[in-house]
Amino acid sequence: MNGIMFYPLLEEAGDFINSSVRGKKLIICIGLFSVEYLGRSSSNLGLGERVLMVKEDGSVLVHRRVGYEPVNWQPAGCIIRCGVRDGKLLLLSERRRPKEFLKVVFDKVYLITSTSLVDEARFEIGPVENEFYDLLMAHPEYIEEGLRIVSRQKSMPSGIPDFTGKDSKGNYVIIEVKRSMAGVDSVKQLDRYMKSQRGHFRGILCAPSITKSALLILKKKGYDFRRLNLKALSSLVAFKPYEETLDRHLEEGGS
Amino acid sequence: MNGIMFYPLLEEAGDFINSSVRGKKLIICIGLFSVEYLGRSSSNLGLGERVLMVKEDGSVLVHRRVGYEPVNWQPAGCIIRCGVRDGKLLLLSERRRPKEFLKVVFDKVYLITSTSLVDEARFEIGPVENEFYDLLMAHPEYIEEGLRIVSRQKSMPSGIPDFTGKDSKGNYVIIEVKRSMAGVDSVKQLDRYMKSQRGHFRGILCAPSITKSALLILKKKGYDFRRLNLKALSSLVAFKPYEETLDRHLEEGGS
DNA sequence: GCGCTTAGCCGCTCA
DNA sequence: TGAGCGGTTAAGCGC
Repeated sequence: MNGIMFYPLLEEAGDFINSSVRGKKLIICIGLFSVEYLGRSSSNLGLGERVLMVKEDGSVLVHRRVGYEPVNWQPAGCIIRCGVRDGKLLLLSERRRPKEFLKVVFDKVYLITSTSLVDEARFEIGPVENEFYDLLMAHPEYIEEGLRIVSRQKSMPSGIPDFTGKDSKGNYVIIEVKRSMAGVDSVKQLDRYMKSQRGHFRGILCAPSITKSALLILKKKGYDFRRLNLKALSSLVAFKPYEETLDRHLEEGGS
Repeated sequence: MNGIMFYPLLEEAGDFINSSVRGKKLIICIGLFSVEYLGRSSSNLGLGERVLMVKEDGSVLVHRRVGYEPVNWQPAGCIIRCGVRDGKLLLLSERRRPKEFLKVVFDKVYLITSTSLVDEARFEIGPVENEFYDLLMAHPEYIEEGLRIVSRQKSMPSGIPDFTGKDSKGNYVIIEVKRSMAGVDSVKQLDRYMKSQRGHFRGILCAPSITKSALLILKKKGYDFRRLNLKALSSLVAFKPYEETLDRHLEEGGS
């Protein structure tokens, strides 16, 4: 049921949670509780005041006073069981694969609320991976003049390189693209692809920047680095009107 | 201020948020709003009912009906500004480095609450102290194949190493175990034990990881480092108690 | 501050 | 179902 309770008895809170879970509601609960986790790892969090969130898909979040990340959690798809035992309110969340358990033991519930959220909006995310590769696919000159893309995301025994192509001199090339600074593992990734090839190939690592150590290894292995101009690339996509809105509001400020 | 409001006017909600931010409270708000993000990437989420959480460290989370992950967020350290503009309640979160903005635009606020959570508990990850040593005692192969534990020092008073044992070649070994990354002083500790011994002993430092400088000294002194797989160790913890609790609960309890 | 490594990473895609 | 891989990864640590 949609609703809210303040300082409920633990039995009341338990009933509330169970009917909310059955009713596919989002539950938010502020209380005094401890948390145990057992699964791929294990953890123990003693008594303290925190926020518990349980969603209709079975995901569970335990948030402490600070920090972006939940201290304990369970991803979507878990089975929630709840009830009073030995004078404490117990909430158990079981994940099937991998087998994992989260146990929340309430001493006190200060506030508990459940709601049905109506939210049909589509989440639009800006120049994402795919869009980004579309651009490079359409404009290989941003990687190297005269380059022609032959394949994209082609599966190889050693993984999946972003592109294969042919350069202006007719050499076959393998291209690994990073949207942010390339590190040592980017080079390793490229190297894996290269090693699994027979015949002459050029290797190109393409990113806005590269760490010193990565560049060192790259050079030693005889591969090339191509600096990617993200700004120039973005200018190829349509301007996002909401950036304007945000800027305007930031200028005018709030308080 | 600690408190809660139902269906407040946007102005009231704005004031509430501002004083809560100043008072270092955790804010939870359920409402009808849209979200824009601009920074390393950009995103747009149209109008819908969601949960907003703002923590005292400036972290911001926007949660939709489903999913473990927040649809939008801002990590700790952001500056929160809030106020009414053009009949909407705006909440802006600004991150300095990298420069990122999150804008929440409320059409309606259904519920808003702020609390000061008292939570001093320490978060223990991995097997708890005793369990941890029990596990290693029972599974010395996690330290080294063929190792046999001879003695164990449970409590911490120094002067006595965590374990002594005999390796597969019949060498006596002194083992210093750390539950977290080993540092220079871990090596020093092992070294003290070693120096207090007469006769031939091998020294093993056993930890999930080790700092470079510590490894350097360790090698120079001729001791060995053994990487501890905490994850694998955790999985050795008996699942029985949990499953029992869960089963018992399912049979007798809640719903 | 930057660069590197890890994470109960999560979640997506595709063989 | 598993492997590979991106992410507004975040967060921690060494340098």
